[in-house]
Amino acid sequence: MSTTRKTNSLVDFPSGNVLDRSLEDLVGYNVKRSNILFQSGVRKVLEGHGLNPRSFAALCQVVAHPGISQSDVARVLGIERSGLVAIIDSLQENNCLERTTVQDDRRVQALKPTQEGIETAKRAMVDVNAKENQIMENLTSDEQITLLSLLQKLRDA
Amino acid sequence: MSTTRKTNSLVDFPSGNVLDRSLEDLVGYNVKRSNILFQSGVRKVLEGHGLNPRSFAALCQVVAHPGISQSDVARVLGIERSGLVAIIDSLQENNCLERTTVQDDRRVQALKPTQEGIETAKRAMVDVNAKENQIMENLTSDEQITLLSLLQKLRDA
DNA sequence: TATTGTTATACTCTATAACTATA
DNA sequence: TATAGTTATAGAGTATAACAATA
Repeated sequence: MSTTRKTNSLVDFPSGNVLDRSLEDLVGYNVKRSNILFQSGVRKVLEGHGLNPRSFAALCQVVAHPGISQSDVARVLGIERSGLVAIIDSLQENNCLERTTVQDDRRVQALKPTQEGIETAKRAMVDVNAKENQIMENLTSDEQITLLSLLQKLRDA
Repeated sequence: MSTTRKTNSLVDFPSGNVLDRSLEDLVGYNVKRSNILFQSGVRKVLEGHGLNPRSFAALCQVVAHPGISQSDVARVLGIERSGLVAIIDSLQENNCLERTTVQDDRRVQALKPTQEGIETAKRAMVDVNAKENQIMENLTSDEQITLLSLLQKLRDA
C-alpha cells in the first residue's frame, strides 16, 4: 500500500518515485519554494513599517552607507537603476531619507538617511529577524547558521 | 585604509559594517539572491528544450504521475489552477502531454505524458542537473548535499 | 454546496530603451 | 564618450474573481 496524499487525487503519490524526487531534489527548485516562504512572510512584517522587501533592502544600504548614490544602491542590490527611482521616491515620501546634491559631481544625488529612516530600519530589522526565526523554527540554531553560510558561499562565486 | 569597491563611489564600503552585514546576513535575502542565480541559469538551459521553469516543473509531475489532474499539479507545485491552464496548453502544443477524459469524473482531464514528453523531461533534467552543479561549483559535494537537505527540511515546516 | 477547468482581469516585479544633464 | 538620474514602456509572473459543467 503506497502512501497517498489527503486530497481526492486521480493518481497515487508513492514516496520515492524517481522522477518526482528528481524535481524535489533540485536545489534550484527548493530555493524557489523557500524564497516564496520568506518573501510572503517578510513582506507582511515589512508592511507594518511602510516598507516592502526592495525598499527595505535599499533603506538598509542608505543607512549603512550614508551619502551613497542611487546607482551604487542599484549595483549592490543587483537591480536596475531605473527600478530604484520609485523605491527611493517612496522612501523619501515616508521621510526615511533625503536626496542631497554633491558639489564634486552635480549628476549624482547623495542619499542621506533621516533619523526616522534609521529608526525605521532598525525596528524593521528586528521584526524581520524574528520572522525569519519563525520561518526556520524547525531548523536548529546550528543548521540555520550552516544554511546562511552555504548560501553566502554560493553567492560568492 | 578601508577596503573599497572598484566602482567610482561616493562612499566607502568598509567590510564588516554592522547594518550592511545585517542585510547580507538575512537568510531570506540570500535565498532571494540565490534564487535569481538559479532562475536565470536554469531558464537558459530549459529554453533549449522549449520549456521554462514552470512548464518543466509541471511536466515533471505529469511524467512522474501519469493521469494526474491539473488541480493536483497546481496543488503540488503550490500555484493557482488558473495559472496552470496556459502552461498545460503550451506543453500540449509541444506534444509533451495529452488531456484525456476520465469516466468516473467528467469534470477532470487526466494528463498523460507522451513518449516525447517523457524523453524531453529526462533530457532537460540532465541539463538542469549539470547547470546546477556549475552554479554551485564553489561548494563541495558534501556542502551541496547539506544545502539541499537543509532547504528541504525548512520547507517541511 | 463543492470542485474542475477555464477565461478575464489586474497587479506586481522587473528589464529595456531612450532622454537630459552632467562629466 | 561615458555616467547619473529619470521616464515610458513592455513583458513576465501570478493572484483574484467569476463562470459553466459536473459531482
